[in-house]
Amino acid sequence: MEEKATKSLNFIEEIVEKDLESGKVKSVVTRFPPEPNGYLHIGHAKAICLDFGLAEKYKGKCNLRFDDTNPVKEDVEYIDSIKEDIQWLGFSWGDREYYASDYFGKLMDFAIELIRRGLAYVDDQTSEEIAQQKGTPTEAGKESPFRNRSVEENLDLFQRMNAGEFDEGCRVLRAKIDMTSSNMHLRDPIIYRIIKRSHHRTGDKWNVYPMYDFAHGQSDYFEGVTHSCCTLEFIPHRPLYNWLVDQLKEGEYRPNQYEFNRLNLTYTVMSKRKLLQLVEEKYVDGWDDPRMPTISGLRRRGYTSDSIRNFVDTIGYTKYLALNDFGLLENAVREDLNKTATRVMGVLDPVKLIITNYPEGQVEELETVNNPEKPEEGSRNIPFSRELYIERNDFMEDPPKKFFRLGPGREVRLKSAYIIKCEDFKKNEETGEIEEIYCTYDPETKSGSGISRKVKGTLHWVSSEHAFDAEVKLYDRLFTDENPDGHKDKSFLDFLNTDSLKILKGCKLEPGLKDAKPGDRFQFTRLGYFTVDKKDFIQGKPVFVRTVTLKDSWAKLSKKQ
RNA sequence: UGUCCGAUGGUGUAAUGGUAGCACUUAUGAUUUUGGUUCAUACAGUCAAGGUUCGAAUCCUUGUCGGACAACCA
Repeated sequence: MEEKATKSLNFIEEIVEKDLESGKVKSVVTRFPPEPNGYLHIGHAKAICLDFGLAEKYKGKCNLRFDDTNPVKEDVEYIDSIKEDIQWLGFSWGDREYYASDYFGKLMDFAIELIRRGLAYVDDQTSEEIAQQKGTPTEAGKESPFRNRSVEENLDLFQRMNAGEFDEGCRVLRAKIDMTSSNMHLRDPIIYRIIKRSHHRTGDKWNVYPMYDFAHGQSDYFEGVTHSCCTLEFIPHRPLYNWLVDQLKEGEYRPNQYEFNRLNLTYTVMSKRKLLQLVEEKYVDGWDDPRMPTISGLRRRGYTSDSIRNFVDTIGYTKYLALNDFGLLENAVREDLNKTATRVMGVLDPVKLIITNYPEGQVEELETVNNPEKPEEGSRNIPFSRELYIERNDFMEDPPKKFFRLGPGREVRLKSAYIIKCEDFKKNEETGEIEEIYCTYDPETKSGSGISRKVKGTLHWVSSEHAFDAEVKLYDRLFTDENPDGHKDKSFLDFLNTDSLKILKGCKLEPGLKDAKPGDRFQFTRLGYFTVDKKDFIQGKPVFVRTVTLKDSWAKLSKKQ
């Protein structure tokens, strides 16, 4: 029997296993808590894989909980996209779709209880005054003049805040903790503020809304969450999280917060605010633009959910900052698509090639393998004729030694067809453009005939009469800098790649591709992986999006020279 | 001049006091009707200095460097 190499655990899995073994928790409950104020990006995918993955691995549960405590920023339109993305990644929250707003009543009760215990007070100051008293990371804060109001007055004021008697910004409810704490979050944090805005779920029921810190840990507690995972920047919030849970909890049970490093990728930005800016200022074509690092963008680009999950799996979870190479993600999708994508032929930059000794009007159906990695997927026929298209850069008038393609007097194989020899070509003397290439073919060397000889190169091609014209979109990275966010004096927008989308028209594709459907994925032989764009799809007129190129050692070689 | 978190090849991660390993990248070669895939080989790392120990990437001390924290955002 073969022993399976056990993959080492990440530090959170270790904690979970320890807690399970010691009996500290009976079963794992996690939660994924998106704020419905934007689309999910691949950084969220990392969190989703952890939260849902933990539940899956240890046979626990993961709740989906929308963190909807701020009606100013949030919108229902985002809720559907978030759910779609999680499902597409292959995870399920069952019937546990929750909202922080489900707990507004309980949170209000808890706030009132804190006031009664003298642990919360209403502050009448402006946000500027409060900010000033807050101190700085190196200087202690000062106590608010309203800090020691009577319980009765606090109760009355808070109730009137919620009744709508005061304008936004006039008063807040603060927890009474410690203005001299070295942790800024413990300096009497604001826990409720007045917002007179309709909430997508609770309508106009409330005039006050809890802050994140006052909602998150308590929601975890209400749901019986055991392991509450978030990113590193919440480390300083943990003492507040614990303080609040301590005030709230009745028995032994408590949720615990653990922090892991967020995902950063080279050549992109990952903050929702910046992604929103790219969308609103129309630098991209929407949240699902194939250049965006959003889940919907990657999906439209042709990424598979498996490739994203594999990628997340390889980058891991640690406690220190990382900037992951975008190439790693590309590698993950190549690895997946190499196994699954049907090989087809398409010529993106066509030049006509005429086989002078091939009978005019003759058409042959040639057999070609669908996927050499999966022989069980069989083969199909493609038409071959006297006039073909090949890729313009597969011909050179005066090729260097290491160019294994077509040039005067040179022989190459046409994939799944014949060996051809270049006899002549026609060049436009004014523009220098090659207009036609003339070849002869060797009928003996038909693919599969068993008769062949060594030729250096194999080219892809399509029959000109049978090809259909299509539009192909080539996307490149959105930014020219590895870390567009990492410059003090410059905005990430200064590094926008102005050449990140090329639209090719009149590409010549093999006839079967005419029926391709949105979401179909192919490998265009020798070029890369392509998918059919979902957006504005018209039956019979598919537009192809390049997911990623194939690795290209020739491009590397020729660049070096 | 605060508090907290962290530091392992170019990048991302393992090793939980006992042989520093893996993936990607890079380089070279083999196979190949995709300059793809696959396979083989090579390059390359424990932030620094002390200490504890038979033995330290791991524990302790000090330093260095990086990051987070001063929204009525999450």
